[in-house]
Amino acid sequence: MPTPNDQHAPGETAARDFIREIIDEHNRTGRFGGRVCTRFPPEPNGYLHIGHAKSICLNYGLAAEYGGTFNLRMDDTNPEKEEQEYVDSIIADVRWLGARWVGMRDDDPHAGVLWGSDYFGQMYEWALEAIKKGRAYVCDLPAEEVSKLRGTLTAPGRPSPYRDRSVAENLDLFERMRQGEFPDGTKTLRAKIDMAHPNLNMRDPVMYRIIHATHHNTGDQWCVYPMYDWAHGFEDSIEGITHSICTLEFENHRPLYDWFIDMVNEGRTDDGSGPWGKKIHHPQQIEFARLNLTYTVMSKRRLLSLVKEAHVRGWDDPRMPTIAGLRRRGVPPEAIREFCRRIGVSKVESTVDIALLEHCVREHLNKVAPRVMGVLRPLKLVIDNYPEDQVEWLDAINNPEDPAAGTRKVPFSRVLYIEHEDFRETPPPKYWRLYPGNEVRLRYAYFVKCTGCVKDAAGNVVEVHATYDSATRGGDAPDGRKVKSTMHWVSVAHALPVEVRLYDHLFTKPDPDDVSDDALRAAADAGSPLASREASAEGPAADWKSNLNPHSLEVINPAYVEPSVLNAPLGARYQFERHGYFCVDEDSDAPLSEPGAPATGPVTAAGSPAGLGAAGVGVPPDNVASTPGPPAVVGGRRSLVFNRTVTLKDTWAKIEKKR
RNA sequence: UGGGGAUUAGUGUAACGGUAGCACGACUGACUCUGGAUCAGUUAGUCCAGGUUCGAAUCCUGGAUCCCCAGCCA
Repeated sequence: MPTPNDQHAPGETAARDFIREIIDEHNRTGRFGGRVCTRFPPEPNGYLHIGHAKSICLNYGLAAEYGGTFNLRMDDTNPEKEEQEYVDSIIADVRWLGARWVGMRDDDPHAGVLWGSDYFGQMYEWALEAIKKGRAYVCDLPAEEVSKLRGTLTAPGRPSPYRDRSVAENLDLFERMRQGEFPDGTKTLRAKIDMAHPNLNMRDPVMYRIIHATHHNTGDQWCVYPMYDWAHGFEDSIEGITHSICTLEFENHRPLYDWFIDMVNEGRTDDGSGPWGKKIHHPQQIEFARLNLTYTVMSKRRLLSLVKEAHVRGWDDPRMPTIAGLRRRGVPPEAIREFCRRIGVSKVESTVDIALLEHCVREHLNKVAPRVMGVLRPLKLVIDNYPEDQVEWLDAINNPEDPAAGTRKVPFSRVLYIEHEDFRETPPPKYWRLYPGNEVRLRYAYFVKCTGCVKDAAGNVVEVHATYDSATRGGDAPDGRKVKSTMHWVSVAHALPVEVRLYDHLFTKPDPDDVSDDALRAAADAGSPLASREASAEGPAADWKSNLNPHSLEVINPAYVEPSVLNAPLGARYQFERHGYFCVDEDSDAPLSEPGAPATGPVTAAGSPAGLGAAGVGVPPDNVASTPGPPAVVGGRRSLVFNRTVTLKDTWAKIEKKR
């Protein structure tokens, strides 16, 4: 999605995918007079996920590239499934992603949002017209009977006994349906097309059903509600959408989409002369393949059940592929946009490796996230020859990728926390970190040489000892000697205890539907070698939850972070050096003192590189000399929670894993 | 012969009758005050069988496999 913040040169915003080729062709032939108007039409019955992000980036991106317009429209034709909570989350998510819809304003989140339900009146008029043209009829058949008469994939259907009612009777009945005279399910308005059509969607599809329910937008104004097929094309038509882009499963619906609009246009003229008036706009529906991602599920139904059955903590759980979940996890909108740009658009059903998303997240955060030192699994390191009460505030670089990010001070003292895995009493080959006799660098501080360790009764290492070389202050040896390893650390006396939440894939398998192991076992139990897919009523789909990763969330409390993050705003993103990217979760207390910083709510505008403002806050300036006693920063108390967005690449972990 | 759609390295995506390329992943190596980042390199592909052509991923014929459709959901 091109925005002023993106760094793509004009023209290389996206590849020439098949949709852009179609649009180019339309522009060549003048089909829409050079206009490009797109829309994103979610049904407010769930939270948006990264698959929707693909669609949003596509639709908004096309409008932006071709100098067209982009609408955000709630496709709210079913009052029984739709809720205000979903409406609000959808609007917030689209905004956060960075799409700008027609009529969007910053002071009113709902400004410019369109509603399919606002067109119900016009659609009703067209339904009347369909009846008058002999193209629609009121059918009294209950749902099961309609289903029976529809036929099968290979056998034609049979006509409803009500198919040949007179226009007058149909008009009367439909009006009485609207008046609320009939209970739910007793009557429908159906299109009169072809009960033997090879495309099942064309076998007299239902246009309206009776639902006595309060609609979130229209209240109790209606008790007949249009079906998707009847409504969607008209919503597009009314808004002047040129390219109605949807997913592959709607390909079978395109003939109906076109049929309904052509039906209305039957008898109409370009100049409006004649009994029916002027022709209505006919958009082009184009279908593309929805996004699938490894190690996760994407359907609304499944996401809903994860929430309802409490496998996750909510729609915005950082393990969810929802936009809200990704945002809370710390994924920046720029990364999502870049991801959507890279995966492209095609008609091939595919599953994208989640590693690509993670790559895009790292790529962006590497450029903008301030660095900080944090110890997740602490081990005490005592520098025996360092003065007991001495504290030095050392200079640390905020972001080596961005010199403008400046530096900060970090406190160094005699007793530190280092990472437990950064010490080994007996090092394996290629291990360059701390072990007895080995010298390493403490980042921005000193070279230290390990002298030994202390163990508890069970033989666990509980404390490591070392001596430092005072000539290496800042991290460079004047004699030019090298060390193989640089380690992060935190001063025990100054460390900020925080909660850290480590996330892993939600599922243990790339394809959560892959229950082959279980199926084989079940087959063996049943004594049948072929009992796999049919083993359960729903097939493998019923068992996908058996692949949930029991270790998808690991909570560390406390972990210890350098004091500079004390006043980090909610949502601020950091790199914990050598660990990964982390962001301040909204479960944290508000910052102790925030000079106009956004105190609550999700990270605000797209791309605001949250976080840097916090660096340095609470650190005594120029206090480089020894300062006995606790520094000022420890005076404040704040409960901080960090989410790990994504790990850094870790080649050592790879080496270890291979052993 | 129900209809519709799709098949290019492990994954995603280009090439539109003329050298099968890019990205991610994996693997080497260089460099490094993050075993990060960066840089260099390696790996590996046109679903199958015929045909047309000087030349086919691309055109033709036949086949295979996968996905979607029998909601008064969208």
